Amino acid sequence: MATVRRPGAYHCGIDAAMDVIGGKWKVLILWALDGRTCRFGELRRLVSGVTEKVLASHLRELEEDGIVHREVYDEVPPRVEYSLTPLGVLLNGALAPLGAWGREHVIGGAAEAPGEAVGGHFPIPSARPLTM
Amino acid sequence: MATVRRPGAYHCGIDAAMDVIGGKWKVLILWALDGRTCRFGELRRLVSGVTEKVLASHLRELEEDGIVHREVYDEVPPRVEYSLTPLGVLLNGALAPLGAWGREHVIGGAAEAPGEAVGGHFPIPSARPLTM
DNA sequence: CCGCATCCAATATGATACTG
DNA sequence: CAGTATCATATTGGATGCGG
Repeated sequence: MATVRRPGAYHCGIDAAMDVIGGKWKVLILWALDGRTCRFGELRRLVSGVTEKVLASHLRELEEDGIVHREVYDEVPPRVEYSLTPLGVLLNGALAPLGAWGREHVIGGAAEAPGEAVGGHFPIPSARPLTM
Repeated sequence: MATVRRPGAYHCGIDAAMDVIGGKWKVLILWALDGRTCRFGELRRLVSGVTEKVLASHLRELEEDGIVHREVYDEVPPRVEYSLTPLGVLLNGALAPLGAWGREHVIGGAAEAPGEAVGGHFPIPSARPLTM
């Protein structure tokens, strides 16, 4: 899912959307950024398990796809803040039904592993309920 | 995205759903099966570009995940028909907003009227490959 | 007709160390 | 702090041929 926007490469809208959110951690990044602004290290902690390299790579792709805004402050020490663009907010909204489906029919119907609570894993206080 | 239901592997519902639809051709398969029953060769023609191996593999995974129903007729020559399960229909419906997003914001085509076909990503051209 | 088996190429991700 | 560079590994997907 290198960089997206390959004109004519898509068979339908979902195909195109899948290319944007296809990275292993991208939906989690979107979720983490929903309604908040994050610095790099902050994001890294929120999206637990992702490495610096992959997080940076995914963020760059999301930025190129117009989903994420990257604001660089010329300070010492350096500060960079990530946030969703309006397009990213729309995408997040479009993902909500899919998330509800997954929560109800995949997670809800499957046995859960010990110690890895599904619902509470993500330590992100949701500002607004995303109907998930 | 081998077979799903990997206990403890999901951070949220979307993460789980992504595991189900993560294959390169899976959403196109879902699209092709939306509201119709297909034989293997038929599907192969509809999802143009997919190889037999990958199509069979994806179908097996979708079947294991309860998305696709596989009906085998003990005939000669063999006949197998694929269709969506009720769960697959729900998934297809949950994918619709994402498809609309992709169509509108990635592909950049004309905006679609809201409330299109239930469970459809896109109108299905009958008897024609899914390439646009 | 409907697949599976094998081998191989491409890509995505992970670990670790290093830099402005 | 916010990344890059490099190497290693894991996962997919594609090509081709065989089998029930």
